[in-house]
Amino acid sequence: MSHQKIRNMEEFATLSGISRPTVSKYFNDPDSVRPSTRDRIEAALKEFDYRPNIYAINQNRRLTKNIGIVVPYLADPFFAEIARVLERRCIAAGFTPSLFSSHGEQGLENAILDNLRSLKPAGVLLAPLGRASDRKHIEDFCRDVPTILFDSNIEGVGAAFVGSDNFSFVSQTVEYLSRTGKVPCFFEMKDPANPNANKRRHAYLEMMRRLDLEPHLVKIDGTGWGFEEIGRQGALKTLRDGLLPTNTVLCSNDRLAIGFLSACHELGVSVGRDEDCAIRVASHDDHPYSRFTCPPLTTAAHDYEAVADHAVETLFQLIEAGGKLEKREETLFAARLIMRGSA
Amino acid sequence: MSHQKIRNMEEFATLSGISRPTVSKYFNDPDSVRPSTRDRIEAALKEFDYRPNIYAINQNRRLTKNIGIVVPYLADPFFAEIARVLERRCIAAGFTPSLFSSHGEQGLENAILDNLRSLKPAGVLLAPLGRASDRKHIEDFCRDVPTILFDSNIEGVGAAFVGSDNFSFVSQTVEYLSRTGKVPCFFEMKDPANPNANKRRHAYLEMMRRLDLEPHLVKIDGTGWGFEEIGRQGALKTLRDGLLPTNTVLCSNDRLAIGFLSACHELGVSVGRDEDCAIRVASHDDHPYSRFTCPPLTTAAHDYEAVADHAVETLFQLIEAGGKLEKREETLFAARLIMRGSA
DNA sequence: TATATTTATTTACGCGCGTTAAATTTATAT
DNA sequence: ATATAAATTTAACGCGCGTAAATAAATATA
Repeated sequence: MSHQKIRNMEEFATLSGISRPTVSKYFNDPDSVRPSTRDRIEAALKEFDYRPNIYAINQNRRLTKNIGIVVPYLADPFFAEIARVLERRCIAAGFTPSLFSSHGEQGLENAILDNLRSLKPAGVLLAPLGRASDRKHIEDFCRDVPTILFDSNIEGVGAAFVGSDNFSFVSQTVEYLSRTGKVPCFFEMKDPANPNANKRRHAYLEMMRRLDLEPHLVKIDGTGWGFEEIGRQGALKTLRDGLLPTNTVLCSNDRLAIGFLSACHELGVSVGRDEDCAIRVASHDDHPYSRFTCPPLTTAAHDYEAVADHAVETLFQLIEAGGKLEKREETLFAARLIMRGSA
Repeated sequence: MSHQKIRNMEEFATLSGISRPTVSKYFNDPDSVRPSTRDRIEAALKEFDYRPNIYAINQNRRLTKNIGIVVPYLADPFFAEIARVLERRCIAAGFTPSLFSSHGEQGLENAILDNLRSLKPAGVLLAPLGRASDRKHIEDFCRDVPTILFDSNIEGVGAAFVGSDNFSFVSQTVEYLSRTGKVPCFFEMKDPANPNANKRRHAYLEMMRRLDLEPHLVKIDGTGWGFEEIGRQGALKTLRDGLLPTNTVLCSNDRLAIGFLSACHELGVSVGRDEDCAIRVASHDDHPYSRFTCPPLTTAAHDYEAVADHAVETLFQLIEAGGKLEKREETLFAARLIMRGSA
């Protein structure tokens, strides 16, 4: 490998003995040039280590190879995990993903979208904040940039939505809990930021109706994204004041449940499905840590891979279709019940 | 706000009644133009919503306003948290941070650095994989791009290193544990990927020597970044085989400890500092979840803010100094002992 | 071998902005 | 009012590459 510095494509083209437009063509699609010239270019590449200037490329291409991935809160392992899978899929397809976290703030979400606009991405995978989102701002963005929504749906916004089927989650946990023990109450935040939370509450109520059981909602205070602490505080209050209507608690999500379990331990309340345990706790999401709580958390698992795959696939279709899909489809994936020690 | 589409700076300059070079100057530094012209430009900005093309800007600037942030594993809340703080600092300073995760893979770390090169970043904040890193590749990168290493040090690589003082972590936990109970053994992975792990082991041995106590290392199998599961498996084996030399366990890091606690629960081993508990478990990092384990984890906390602040500050100095610092400094921040229920 | 077809080269322009030098205007000081 | 400094305008070039049209060369087909 010669360590000669190469300034631009012109220089590289000269050194490889090929004209610049042909070299340019090669970088856009190596298969678009004759095998013999491809070989010559690649031989030169090995020798001179040249890489086209990204900015010059993107300035002139109407469409970049960038893909934006936006999640509401990256410090939440759930989003970190799904972002990880999305990134890999994009890279495998030859795109360059850029990952952004809104950190739970509307202002940042808007700023990220503004920034993303000028990155001229081929497409964007957006998990909005939810209730805290600036709907109009996101609508405007989606009009200009091909965008697939995931995790949190915003009705009518974006070219498609890919997420999990909240009813599938809740119906399985409710069915399991009520079949194997006392009636579950539903433990949730009073003002959930995430629309999935509302869907889960409705699913709980609907399931209880179908099973002809009396529903109980336990709504706790708290705002922001510190769900574990919110769950813990809520559980402390609920348990201390004896507000729990039954011995079975179904948490809206695993992070609340983690806090709930912490509170139980603090108060000496035994959790589990054994006879001698005081209460059972189950939840939803299969958060990466739910397997390591004490006791391990019974939960309904997302099909991470399926959601990620389908979101990316849909985005690629959208890109190939030039930014418009015939119809805005909403795809929901079913949950898988995971039975562990907590319920 | 007029919804007229503006193609370029020329057009915007005409509309605002200012010449293009002056407008260009404004965008590079609003304070570099006369207040009256600044007002006119900003009035036009409100009306026409124009934003300069990032790619055209970056193509022509020798130095971009980009900053790369690379962490080894973003699904680890520890890195997610520190990345969050770093991002905010960069944004506040007028830079555009791009976040990348190596996902624990050398290949990806290298690929990220290659990509970063063509982004022409003003500087990079890099937390390397550690042992799994391709030292030469990182060295090459650091020669071309102003880079500050954080979290994991690689001797002599990068313009500076900012991290936590492992001796401070371990000395505090060891001192506390041995003062309040039995001698702690040190629970760690056999082949830790992270250099901090080695430093912690040495610190443990050194502290035990100073206190004139007999050290015990418990080394467990496992590779990869699934530390909780590794810790759990290791703990199961250790506990079942009765290999624990004392009733006090000091884990190398919180994620291992989370797995350890999970194993204890599984085996019915009570954990805590009370008389009637079978063992005590302490650890290092103050992982975001360590407060919610059962029992809550006694640990030594990173000064996240200080590390992040100093890393960013050093990077800015480096950038202003034109990419070279007089001397490669290594700055370490002390830990803060956090006593909770587990020990 | 002659013709058709594919692929490469040459030439030239455009993208949107940074930047500079010289000319000009405007603001500040005397 | 005048001199001086500061800011702006004009004009022009360059950055590195995409892309298009015309031409030339290589390959395939008859």
